[in-house]
Order: sequence, then structure tokens, then C-alpha cells
Amino acid sequence: MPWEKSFDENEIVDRAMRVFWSKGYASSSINDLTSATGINRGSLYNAFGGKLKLFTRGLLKYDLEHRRSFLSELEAMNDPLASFERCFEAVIAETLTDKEKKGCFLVNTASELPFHEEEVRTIVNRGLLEFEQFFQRGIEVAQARKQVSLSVHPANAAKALMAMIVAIRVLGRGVFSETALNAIATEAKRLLK
Amino acid sequence: MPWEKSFDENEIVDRAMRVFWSKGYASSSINDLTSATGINRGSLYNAFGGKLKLFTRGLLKYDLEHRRSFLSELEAMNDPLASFERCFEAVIAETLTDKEKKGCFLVNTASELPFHEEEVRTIVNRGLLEFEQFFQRGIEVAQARKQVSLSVHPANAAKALMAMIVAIRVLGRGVFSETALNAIATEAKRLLK
DNA sequence: TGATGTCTTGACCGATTGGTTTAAACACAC
DNA sequence: GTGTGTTTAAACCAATCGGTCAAGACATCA
Repeated sequence: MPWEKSFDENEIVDRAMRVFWSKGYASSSINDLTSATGINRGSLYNAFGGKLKLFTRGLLKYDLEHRRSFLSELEAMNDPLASFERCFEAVIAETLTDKEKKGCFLVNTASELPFHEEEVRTIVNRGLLEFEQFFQRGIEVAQARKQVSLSVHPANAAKALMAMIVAIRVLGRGVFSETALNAIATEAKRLLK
Repeated sequence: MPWEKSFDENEIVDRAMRVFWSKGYASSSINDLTSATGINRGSLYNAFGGKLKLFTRGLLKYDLEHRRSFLSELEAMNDPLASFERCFEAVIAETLTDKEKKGCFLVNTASELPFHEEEVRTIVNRGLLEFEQFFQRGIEVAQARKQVSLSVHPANAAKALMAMIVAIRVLGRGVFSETALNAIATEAKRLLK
């Protein structure tokens, strides 16, 4: 019978993800990927089918392990306003911590969306949509708990908060300083008054 | 004596700018540039010195003819709140009109800023800073005219408005629909209440 | 021990990358 | 016309691109 793969497929996807995350799809060469993952060129094609397939798998992994798990951690707080605050705090902290200034893989991909295949666009759109829905649900709950004025429009405000997060991730790659990023978060809070 | 160039240098920069604008620096090949501009490979290097030089000239041209002229048009209205409204309207309209979904050249460049040279980063930072200052000045004037509450923090709110614009340009490339983009603009207005 | 069938490896493919260089084409001053 | 100095076009460069493939390495089963 066959023969076990000599590498951990999940580990490979993870390392490839980091390459795509920091350099984007087009600027990541097969050589970048093989040297980052340690596996051979042919093995990469044999195991994953090619650059594009590996990219979408990496993006899916990011979506699952960063965006999705982050959101469920926040949901579990069961305190919308506090979770919003923590959300902005965490995003800004991650932005400042990362010396590579990779930003957010989903947002980076979103900003070059016209060049990507349907499957990639779907992943990005779903990820950002669920982020928006997290905000919207939270606002509605907070309103029911009388923590947020009923004059706030949940759907609109949620989109605006999403926009703030996206902007933090983009501007955090080199334009805005820590204080400027915090200013955005401060104003985000004012949207819920 | 010499010999006139057979092409309009300004026209070449303009066409090259459009290539870089829609595809980004790394994904624009010299072939893309020569076929878009019509001039030959060698001429391009002779006249501009290389891909990077041409990119920065294109970016500068964009900054001058789009960002800068747009801002002075808005300033000339001499009515901050109306100019803000028009600003968001115009950005959204441009986003929806452009079938290529090129977004904003400055914002696109900002979102891949870590890969660019100092000169490019400077252009982007200056452009976005002046955009922010436009908002801040407007808020301060509007406050002096009693059109905006003094409880609004001009510097912070200006950064937030900038963030909204950036997000519209990023999400407008394929994630958000027209109504969603308008929702952001609606919430931006609420920041000044 | 052999047969089986997958996995790994490194060479190889043509195409394209950014960039240089050489030689011809050209406009002007004389 | 002739000389001068610049611009042009196209050939050319090594390096790299994404992708394929044939041959050897290996674990399992008979």
C-alpha cells in the first residue's frame, strides 16, 4: 500500500499562509513557498495542486483560526459593549506588535479583491460579513439591555464599526501611529452613544 | 542639436499611472507599461530611469490631480459640513462608477506600504495626512460657526472620518454594496453630532 | 523477499521578469 | 551635404516565473 506523507500538511498550510499573508498572492513565488515550508517544489504541487489552491487553503485557515476564533471569543464574553472595546483593543495591539506589519490577511486580500477568483472573493466576503453581523447582533443586544440608545441604527452602525476595523488594519501598516489608531477606536465608541 | 522626444512625457506618466493604479506596483510588468503607453522599453528607461521612478512619478501625478485638486475643490466650498457630505458622495460615486474597481491609488499603495521605498511612503503619508487635516480644519471651522458641537474632538473625529474614507475605498473594491457604502457615510455624519 | 503504489526529488520546460546595450533613425547647426 | 548629439527600436541578458515530469526512495502488503 501507499506511503505516509513525510510532513504535516496542516503545518505546511500554516507556513504558506504566513508567506501569502505578508506578501500577498502575486508577490509570493513558489520559491518563497518551498523555502518557507521546507518541502520540495514537486511535493507542493502533488499535495496541494498548485499555488492558487494553497493560497485559498491558507486563507481559509486564517479565516478559521484568526477571524472566526476571535469572534467566538468575543461573543463568549456575552457583554457586547465590553467585547467591542476588547475587539478594537486587540486589533490595535496586534497591529502594533507585528513588526512585519502584515496587517490582516482578509483585509489585505479584500483590498486587491478584483484580481482574485470567485472562491477567494467568497471567503473574504463571508468573513467580513460575519464580522459585521457580530457588531450588529451586539448592538441589538446592547439596545435591549438599555446600554445603547435606540436611536442607533444597528445595521448601519455595524457597517461603520466594520469600516473602522478595516481602516485600522490598512492604516496600521505604516500610515497611522498608535495614538491615531486609538483615536479611531475612541470615535468608534462614540458611534454607539 | 538634439532631437525632440516623439511623445508627450506627461501623457506617458498618466497612462503608466493608470496601470500601476489598477494593478499595483509588483504586478505591473514593463510589458504592461510599454503596451499601455505605446513607447518602447528602451525609451521608457531612457526617459524615466526605470519602473520605480515611473511609479513614483505616477503616484505624485495622482496625488496632485486627484487627491489635491479634490481637496481644494472641497475647501473652496467654504462650507465644511456641505463639503464633507460632498466628499463622501463623490468618493462613493467614483467607487461605484469605476468598472475596473481600481479604488484609490493612494489607499491601494497604503495597504501595501511595507514593501515600498521611503519616497513612496512619504507621498502616501503626506497625502493622507493632508486629507485628515482637511477634515480637522473643517470641523474646527464648523464648531466656530456653531454647526458642530464643541463636544466633538476635532483631531480624533478627523482621523475617524479619514478612516471611513479609507474603508469605503477598500471595501468598495468588491466587498460592500452601494447601500453598505452609503451606510458608512451616514454614520460618518453622526460622528459630528 | 518481492511486488505494489505513493511520495519525494531535482532536473527541466517555455515564458516572462526587470534591465542593458548596440546600432540605426532622426533633427538640428553648420 | 556633413557633423553632432539625442532618441529610438529591437536584440539581448541573466534571473526568475509557475508548472511538469521521470526516476528514485520508501513503507506497506503478499
